[in-house]
Amino acid sequence: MLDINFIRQNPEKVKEGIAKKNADPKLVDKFLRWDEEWRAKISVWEGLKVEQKTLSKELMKSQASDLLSRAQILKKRLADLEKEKKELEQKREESLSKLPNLPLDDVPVGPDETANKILRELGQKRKFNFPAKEYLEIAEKLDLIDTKRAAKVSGSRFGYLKNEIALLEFSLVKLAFDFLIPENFIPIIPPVLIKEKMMKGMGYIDKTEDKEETYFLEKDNLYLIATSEQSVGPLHADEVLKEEELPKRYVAFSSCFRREAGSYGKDTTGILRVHQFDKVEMFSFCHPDKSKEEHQFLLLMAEKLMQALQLPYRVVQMCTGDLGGPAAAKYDIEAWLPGQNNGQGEYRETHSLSNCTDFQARRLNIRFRDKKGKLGFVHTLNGTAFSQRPLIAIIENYQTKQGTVKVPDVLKPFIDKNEIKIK
RNA sequence: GGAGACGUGCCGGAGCGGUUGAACGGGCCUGACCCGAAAUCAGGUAUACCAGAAAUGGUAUCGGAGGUUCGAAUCCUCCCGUCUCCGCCA
Repeated sequence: MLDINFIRQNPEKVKEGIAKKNADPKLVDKFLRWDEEWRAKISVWEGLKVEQKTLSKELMKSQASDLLSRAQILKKRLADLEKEKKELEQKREESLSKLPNLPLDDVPVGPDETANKILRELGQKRKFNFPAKEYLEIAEKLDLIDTKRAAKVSGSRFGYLKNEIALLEFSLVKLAFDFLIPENFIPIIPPVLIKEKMMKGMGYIDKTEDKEETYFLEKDNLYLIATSEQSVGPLHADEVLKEEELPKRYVAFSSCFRREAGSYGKDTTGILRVHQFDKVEMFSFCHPDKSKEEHQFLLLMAEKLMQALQLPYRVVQMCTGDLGGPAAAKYDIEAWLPGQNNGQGEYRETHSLSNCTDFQARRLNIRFRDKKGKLGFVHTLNGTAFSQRPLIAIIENYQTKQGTVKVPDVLKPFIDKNEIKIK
């Protein structure tokens, strides 16, 4: 949610900002119209309310019939007004929730991913003296991934992770937790089912396309989370945090569920794009003055984890058109997958880190009290530590000519093995 | 899933139809006393929205949504949550 006063005072800035994000600037006018009508209505209603209060005080003293009938009439008018007021309120709120967060000034402007900016490429791409294979081929031979049986049991876009790759996932989780806990991240395993109010608060079901992407359990009125961000963010809803406890950081492990409704035909085989996967997510509630710094910090953490695995990657800054609703700035990390694209290799997204400024905090009413006692909204940030996609990167980057997969050095202590071979 | 109890401000805890933003106690802040502190005394101590340049004024808020009433923290209905007991279950 945007700051209402800011919209009223800077309608042109808001229009400009949301236009950069491919949203219709007319939404701003629409909101302002409802806002104005609502304010007019509220002042009339409040006037009548005062009248009613004084009248009811008089009625305490005397039950004169003319007073009573005046009160009756007032009551009816108030009821009607209240109804109108509520309708306006709803329209106002609805039009407000259609406005996405504004991009920060330093975000490159562009309509879609073609305008994203590659900030840096790091890590040595391995030279293979054999044609690099794609991860699924390797994984199936080594009995690590089974999508065929998963299709039988669950349908397309599901997978069984087996044997060493299952262990490898746990070791990635452990690596991330061990690395982040000393940086004051609180380890947490959040619920994967959340209420509609919370999903809305996080800004993920404002558009109908968003709703298509989300699993919803009608019977229980609960949403399955697509990322633990959606479940960790509302953790402090309606709370006032102390300034000195900011930034309050969490590292969460959870399964994530995505309908992938808009991606028919894209990445249809394997486990690159699935309906269910596990992810370790960083989340930070921070002081509004510090969110840019915190964003860089989260990015640094994610990069260090990739470096620990010695995986080549690049950092991409999302342009305004590719930010999504709640984000004001966003970086992706893309891992180098040498086996993709017929052995030519390509970069694929493995991490995504967003600064949502006060957009989510306003909706969820997550505040902090500063030293002077003043209340303000915190900024929320989130970013991937690890998901299952780095497993793909490991398989492709650490493959050998013999079709085995070497275990990255940092993970060896966790799985007690140097190489994954055919059983 | 069944039976019951409960949900009030920073906390404890009254109020059970009117003048209650809410008794009383604790906490916290300010001032007085004191060389200083403790104790004591006096005063203050919510949030959101609307109007206003501001001072300030108004409205709402006693888990949430409706309803009854001239008037609801107080009565009614539904929902949510917490606790206790039983059942089931990792």
